[in-house]
Parts: sequence; C-alpha cells; structure tokens
Amino acid sequence: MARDDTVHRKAVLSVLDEARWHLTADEVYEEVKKTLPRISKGTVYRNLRKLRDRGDIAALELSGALTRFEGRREPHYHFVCESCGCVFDLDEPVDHELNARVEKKSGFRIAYHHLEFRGRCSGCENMQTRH
Amino acid sequence: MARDDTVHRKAVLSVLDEARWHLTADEVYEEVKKTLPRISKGTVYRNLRKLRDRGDIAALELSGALTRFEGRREPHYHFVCESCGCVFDLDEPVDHELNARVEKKSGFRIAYHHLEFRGRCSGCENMQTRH
DNA sequence: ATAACTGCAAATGTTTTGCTGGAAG
DNA sequence: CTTCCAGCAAAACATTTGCAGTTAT
Repeated sequence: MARDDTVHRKAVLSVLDEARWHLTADEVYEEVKKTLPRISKGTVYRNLRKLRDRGDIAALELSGALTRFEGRREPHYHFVCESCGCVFDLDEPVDHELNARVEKKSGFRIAYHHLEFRGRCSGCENMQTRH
Repeated sequence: MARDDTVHRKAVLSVLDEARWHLTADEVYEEVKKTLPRISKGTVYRNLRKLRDRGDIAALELSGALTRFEGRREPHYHFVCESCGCVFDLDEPVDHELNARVEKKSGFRIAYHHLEFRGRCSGCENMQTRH
C-alpha cells in the first residue's frame, strides 16, 4: 500500500486485508463506515476501482453475482454455494499450463483464465432445506 | 421447444437458435422486434428467464459483463476478448473429471464448473489499437 | 497553483415487478 | 373460470458521474 494513500483508501484496503471473506462493495462500505462514518459510497467505489487497477486487491466477478473484493493473494479458484451464496477459496492448484495449451489450439492470445466451481457447501448439504 | 409456447416465446427462442453468437437481452429484444414490433422488454426478459429455467437456452454469466444467452448446445468453454469484448466458443473438451477431483479434495458437493479464458482475439491482436 | 480526493445527489443501465387487460384451455 | 401471458411504466439495484468544496503537495 502506498504510504501517501488517503485515510479513506487505507481504510478500504485494511477492511479487505482483515476480512477473511470476499466482500461486496456495499459490505466494504458498511464496514468502513464504522471507522469513518462520513465516508460516501462514491468514495468507496472509487477507491475499490483504484486499488484493483493498481493490483492491491482483486475483484471477483463470479457468475451472476455482485462483484466481490478480496485482499491480494496468490491466484486461486473459488467455489460458490448456490444455496447460500457463500464463496470459498479452494486449495486446488492453479493450472498454469492451461493457458498455453488452449492458446496453441485456439489461436487466441490468452492472458489468464477464470475457473469457478458451483454446487452446495457442506453446511447447506447437511440441512435439507434448499435455497 | 414446447408446442404450446406463445408466439413471443417462440420468437425469442428462434432468434437465439439462429444466432451464431451470444446475444445480450437487449440484442435479443432488438432482434425479436423485427418480427414482433410491439413486444416489450419485460416480455423478453420474462421469456429469457423461463427458457433458461427450462433448459432450452443457456445463460452465460461471464466476468464483469452483461449476461448473454445462447441456444442450447453441449457444455463448452468460452474465450472473451478483453479488447473488443467478443465472446467465442472453444473446442477445448470439457473436463468431466475435474468436478469429482475437486469435490473429493474440498468436501464441497460440486455440480458443475465454469471456465473462461480471457485475452485478445486474433483480430485485435493484429490491429495494434487497444480497447 | 495544481492536482488528487471527498461528500452528496443525480444519472446510468440492466433487470425485475406491479398492474390491468387479453388469450388460451 | 382460472391460469398464463402480454404491454407498459415504474421500481429496484449496483455502479458511475458531475459538481463544488477540501486537502495535500
């Protein structure tokens, strides 16, 4: 994090670094408000975009869901529970050769891929209730 | 397609079956309007949802983009050009064992996965212009 | 001075919904 | 009669933007 960041930007980043979770913009907003009650949503959005562009955080754009943000870590895949909507990080190693393989076959210049698993998490699987 | 579908629903489905492309809801709307000029967007959205729920079409919810719809075909992966936004189907075979493998390791009940490659398509790669 | 940043409110763009009337079974 | 579906307009929703004032360099 750049030392000369504003209080607001630092607060946004710190919320994401401390969260062991993937937060939506609105959740970040609610969290930051606890420290900076006068912060506005516009500022949160502006800072999230800036931090993402700069690579300090990652934006998770999963299928048919709100964008979620997470503190920067190594690339990894995600599991989405279609019952409760929770998002989990997976330990599954990222397949680094996949891009090159598909690039050769398809002719497209591939920069990265995005892999997401969907189903029901253990919690939802145990309760019989669905949705 | 159910024989007793309405004219409107049939038109939506037929647009998607004939398109060799992935259309946004709005593009479907514009296309259907050529045949049924008085159709409303609400109707297009309602029918897209119904057709998707029923499995007659697939909804592509790619990272950070509008949902696109395609006529039903075998599962396949997609490539998204980050320069022009185009979406291409890939021939790459779907990895059917992946779900079971990750399910065993993670403990989540995995129903399916979603794999999407991103980069620059050949056309954009040749022109030096970006975005 | 100038550039970057803020709060606020308004605008944007996609998708959903309420309502009322019509068509189908 | 009852259910489904239509058009239309309004609502909902996340996100972006314009503006005028503030802070930092």
